[in-house]
Amino acid sequence: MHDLKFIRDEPAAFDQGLKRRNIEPESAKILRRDSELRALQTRLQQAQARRNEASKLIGHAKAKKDEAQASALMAEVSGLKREIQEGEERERLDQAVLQAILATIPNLPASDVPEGRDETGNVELRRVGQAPGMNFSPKEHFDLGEQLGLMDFEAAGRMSGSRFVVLKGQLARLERAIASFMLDLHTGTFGYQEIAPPYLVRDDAMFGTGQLPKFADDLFRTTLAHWLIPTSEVPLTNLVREQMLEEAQLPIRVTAHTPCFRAEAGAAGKDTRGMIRMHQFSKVELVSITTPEQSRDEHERMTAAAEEVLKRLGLHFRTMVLCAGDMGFAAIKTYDIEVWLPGQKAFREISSCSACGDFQARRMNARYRPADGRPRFVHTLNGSGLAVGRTLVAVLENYQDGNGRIAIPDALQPYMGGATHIGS
RNA sequence: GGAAGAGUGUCCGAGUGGUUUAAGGAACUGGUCUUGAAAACCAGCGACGGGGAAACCCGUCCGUGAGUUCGAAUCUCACCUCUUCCGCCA
Repeated sequence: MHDLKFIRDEPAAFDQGLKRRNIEPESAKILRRDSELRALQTRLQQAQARRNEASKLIGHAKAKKDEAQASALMAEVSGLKREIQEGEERERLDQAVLQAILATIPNLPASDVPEGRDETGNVELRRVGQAPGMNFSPKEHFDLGEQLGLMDFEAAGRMSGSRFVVLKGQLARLERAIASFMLDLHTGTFGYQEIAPPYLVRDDAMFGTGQLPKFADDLFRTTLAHWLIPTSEVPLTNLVREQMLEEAQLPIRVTAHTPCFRAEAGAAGKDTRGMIRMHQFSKVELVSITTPEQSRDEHERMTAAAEEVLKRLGLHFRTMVLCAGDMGFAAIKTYDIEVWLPGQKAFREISSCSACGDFQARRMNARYRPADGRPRFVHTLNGSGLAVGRTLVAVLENYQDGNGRIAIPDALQPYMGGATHIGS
């Protein structure tokens, strides 16, 4: 949610930011509604002030038994009543319309975000590690998993349809191992607090992080009108909704391993084979709540925490900064981490770390009290640390030995009961 | 799912139709005192919005929304959330 004051003060900068996101200018329309609304508010408030004053005088007149004075005032206030009621109703209406417009406008890109209309404009920042040398033709993860007899898309299809998978045996355990390893790293090394949050949330929570009102089609909804979380960014970030935090509490760093549910509307035909794009997948999420001054450094720190997972797993990756046209709704700046998949012969996104400024905090009304001064909105950041399913895919493809076996990375062996390989 | 109770500012909490301008306390900030700290005392201190160069003025907000009234934290209705009890249940 944008700050109206900013749009008033910097309409050109606002529209310029939207333009970088391929969106038409909005400031003129917004400011026209805003000034109409404020003019209405001023008129309404003058009427209210007079009503309040007269009502008080009625009380005094009655106390003095001056009935003539009292009834004269009552007649006056009675006349104001209609005007005030109509004014209040219009104010509510206009306010709601303005809020609805603001609610669908995405955040503005930071000044150091590169220009670009789509993913072709993203810029590679660094590459770490190297692709494993293989003297055989690497297979894709679904072939490996199915050959092991431990990855079953057919069984999942029979009970749930497409874009679901059943993992079995050592692959089911590998998913659990990857998640545990990630959580232990983030809680142990990077100081995140582990959270076990709800997977079902209300409208307000989805609005807070920006999934609603625009992206309802991407979400699953229960018959009781809860939404299934598409990422634990939603419950983790909403942990501070409607809260007044103390500055000394910040930064707050939380992490959770949860399933994520996505309708994948509009993704027909993309990544239809394998585990890359599922209706249900597992992810370890990182969320930080910071002061405005802390958020830039925190963004780098969070991205480094996500990268550390890949380093410890010995996986080759590159880190991209997304261009303005390719960023998500709430982000002011996003780093994507892409892991090398030898079977696909491509880098694929495995983490996305976004700084959101105070955009989500406004929607959630999450504030903090500076040591000295008036309340301010917090800054929020979220990042995958990492997508567990895609990490499993990466392990399979990078650690295949050409004979159908998968080596288990050293860092995961303790979580696999000491096993060094999957398959015989 | 059923019944009863509750929801007031950063927190606790008083307040059943008109000087409530939301009492009082805590926390916090500044000061006095003190070798220093604590305690005590004094002073300041809600959020959001509108107007104004500023001092300051005005409005809204007592879970949310709608109503009654000249006037609502206070009365009415609906909804939400929490607590307790009952039911069901891993």
